[in-house]
Amino acid sequence: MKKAFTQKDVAKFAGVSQAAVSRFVSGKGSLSEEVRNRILTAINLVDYKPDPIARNLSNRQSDIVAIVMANITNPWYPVVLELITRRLQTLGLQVLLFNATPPQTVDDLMPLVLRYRVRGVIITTASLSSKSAELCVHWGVPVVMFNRYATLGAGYSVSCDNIAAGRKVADEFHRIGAQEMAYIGGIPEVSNNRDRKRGFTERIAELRIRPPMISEKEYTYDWGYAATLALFKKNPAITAVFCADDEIATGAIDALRFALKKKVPEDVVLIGFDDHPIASRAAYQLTTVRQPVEEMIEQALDMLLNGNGEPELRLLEGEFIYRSSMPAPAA
Amino acid sequence: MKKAFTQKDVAKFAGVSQAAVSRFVSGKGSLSEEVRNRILTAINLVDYKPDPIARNLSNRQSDIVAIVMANITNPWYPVVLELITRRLQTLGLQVLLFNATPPQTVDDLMPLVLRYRVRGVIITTASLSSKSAELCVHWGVPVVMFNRYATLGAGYSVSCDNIAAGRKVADEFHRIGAQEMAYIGGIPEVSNNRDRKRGFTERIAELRIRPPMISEKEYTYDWGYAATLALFKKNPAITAVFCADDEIATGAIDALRFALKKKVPEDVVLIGFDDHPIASRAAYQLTTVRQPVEEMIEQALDMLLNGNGEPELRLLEGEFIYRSSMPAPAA
DNA sequence: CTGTTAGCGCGTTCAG
DNA sequence: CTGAACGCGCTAACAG
Repeated sequence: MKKAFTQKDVAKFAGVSQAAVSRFVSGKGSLSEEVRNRILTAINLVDYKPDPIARNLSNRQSDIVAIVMANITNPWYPVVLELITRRLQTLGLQVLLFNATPPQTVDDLMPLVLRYRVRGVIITTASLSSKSAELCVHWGVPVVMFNRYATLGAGYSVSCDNIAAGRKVADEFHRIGAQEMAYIGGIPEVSNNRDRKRGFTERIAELRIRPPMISEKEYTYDWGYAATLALFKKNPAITAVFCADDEIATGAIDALRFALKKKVPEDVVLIGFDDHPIASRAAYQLTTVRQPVEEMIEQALDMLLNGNGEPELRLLEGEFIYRSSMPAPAA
Repeated sequence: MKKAFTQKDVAKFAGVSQAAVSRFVSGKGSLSEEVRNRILTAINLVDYKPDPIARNLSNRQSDIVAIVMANITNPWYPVVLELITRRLQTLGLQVLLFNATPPQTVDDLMPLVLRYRVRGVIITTASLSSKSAELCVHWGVPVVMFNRYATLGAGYSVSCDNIAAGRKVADEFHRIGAQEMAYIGGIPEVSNNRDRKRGFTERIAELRIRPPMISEKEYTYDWGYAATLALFKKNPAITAVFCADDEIATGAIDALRFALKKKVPEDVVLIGFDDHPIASRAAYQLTTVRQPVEEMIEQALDMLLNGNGEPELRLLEGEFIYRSSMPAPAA
C-alpha cells in the first residue's frame, strides 16, 4: 500500500525542482548536463515511473485508445483484437475495451467512452450514427471504423474492397460453371455485407447468370446453418454459395454435410470471407477471401494517430485463399 | 474540441460551492433539499458528467480493472472476455486489456499495469511469479488468477476442480471398457494442465488400467493435431483420448478423421475441456467438461472487489456435456 | 448543512 | 538554464 515515488521525490533526491524533472522525462525544454545526470541517477535510485493518470489530467490527452466491439466471440475478432493491442502496446498505448452488448449500442456507449479522454476510438461494431459522430468531433476525438464504414461520411474508415471481392467470387463460381447460386449474408445494414452482396450480384447480372437467392441476418455459425437449410429447401439445385463471413460459411458447410448429406465441394462449393482461424481446419478447408488484417490495422492506427481530421475511407484488397471448399483453377 | 463542463461550472450555475457539487455526485455528506435541487437542475442544464480520470487521481483508486491475457485467439477466452467486460460494465467498471504476447510475460507487464492505478487485475495467463505477487501486495492491488492458480499461494484464484474432472474422465473411459488411453495436455507448468492430468492418471492407476500415454505442450488446435499423429504412430491401439482443452481436442478429432482415417467415436472416443463455441458444432460434436464460466467470473469479481486480502482459491465443479465424441451412458 | 482549503502527480507558463 | 507558481477536475478534511 505504499505510495509511488513522484517527480517531487525525484526532485528532492536530485536537489532540483520538480519542473526540471518534468522537463527531463518529457524531453521538452533544456537541461544542463549536470542537472540531467543528477536527475537520471535519482530516477534510477527510486525507480521512478511517470503516472499516466496524472499526466492525462494535466495534458487533456491520454495514452489509451478505446475499442468498441460487439462480436468478440466471432473468431475473426480476437485476431483483430490481439493484433491491435499488440501494436498499440509497442506504441506505448493501452486498450480500453468496451463491449457493445445488445441492447447496448455504440450510441449508448459513446458518451461513456468519451469521458475517459481517450486518444481515439476504434469501432468494429455498427457504424457511427450522426449523433455519435458529432459527439466525437465535438470533443476532438478521432474515430476509425474498422471493417465497415459510415454512410454519412464522418470519421475514418478502413475496410476491405468488398465490392471487388464479391465480383471476384461471382467470377470464380462462373468459372466452374455454376448456375444456381446463393448468398448468405450477415447483418443487412452493415456496409461490408451490403458491398459483398452488391459486388456478387452485380457481377452475376453482368455474366447473365440467374440471380442468386439471398438470405441475410447475422454473422454467426448458427445463422449460416439455418439459412442453408432454408435455402436448400426452397431450391435444392443450388451448387454454389457465397457466405458473407467464415462463421456463416462453416455453419453452411456443416448444414450441407451433416443435415443435407451433400458433399463439399463435389455437390456444392462455398466461399467465405475473413480467413479466420477455423476456416483452415481440416474439418472445413474453406476457400475464402482473406482480409489483410495487419495492413488494415496499420492504416487504422495511422489515421487515428496522424489523421488530419478529414473523413477518409481506405480500401484494401482482399486475398483469395483457395482450399478445398472451392478448388483453385488448374495452373 | 470544447471543454467539458466541470463541477466548478455546475457550482457556478447553481450558485453553490464546488464542494457541494462533489458531495452531490458522490452521495456522501449531506445537502439541504434546496441546494440539492439547484444542483440537480444545473447538472441537467449543462449535462455534467464526472471525469473519471480526475476522480482517480484524487482517489488513488480507479474504476478500471486490468485483464492480462495471452490466449485471446483460443475461442474459449473471447467468451470469458465477453462475459467479464459485460459484467464489469454493469458495475460501472471498465476493462483495460493487456496482451502478454510472447516473449512478453506477465512479469514484464505487471509494472506497467500497476501504473494505471487499476482497481484490480485479472490474469488468465500463466500465474503470478513471486516477484509480481509482491509488487501487487506492495501497491495494494488485488489480483485474481482465472482458470489457474498460483503455486506460491499468493493472490486470489478461481478454477475448475480439474482433479475431480480428470478422475471422472477416467471413469467414463473405464465405463466403456477402454484399455489404451492417452492424455494430450497443454502447457506443462500450468496448474490446470497439471491437475487434469493428475486426476486422470491417478484414477486410471486406481482402476488398474494401463497408464495412459502422455504428451503435452500447448493449448492449440495445431498441437492437438500433431500430438495425435505422433501418439498413434507409437501406439495405434489407443481408443480413448482425454484432451486438456477443446482446442486440442478438435485438433485431435481432425487428425483422427482426416489423417488417420479413424472414426470418432466408433474407433476412438475423445473428451475435451471448456465447452468452447466450436466444440458443439456439427463437425465436432465434442463431449467435454464445461467450465462454469459465469459462476467463475462471479466468484472472481467477488474476490477482487470484496476480498479481504487473504489468498484464496475457489474451486468450482465442471459439468459433463455429452455429445457424440464420447456417448453418454444409456439412461 | 456549507464553503474554504489543501492536495492527487504532472505539464506549463513566467520570471529570474 | 532553472525554479516558483498555477491549473487539470475531483475528493476530503476542516472550520464555520
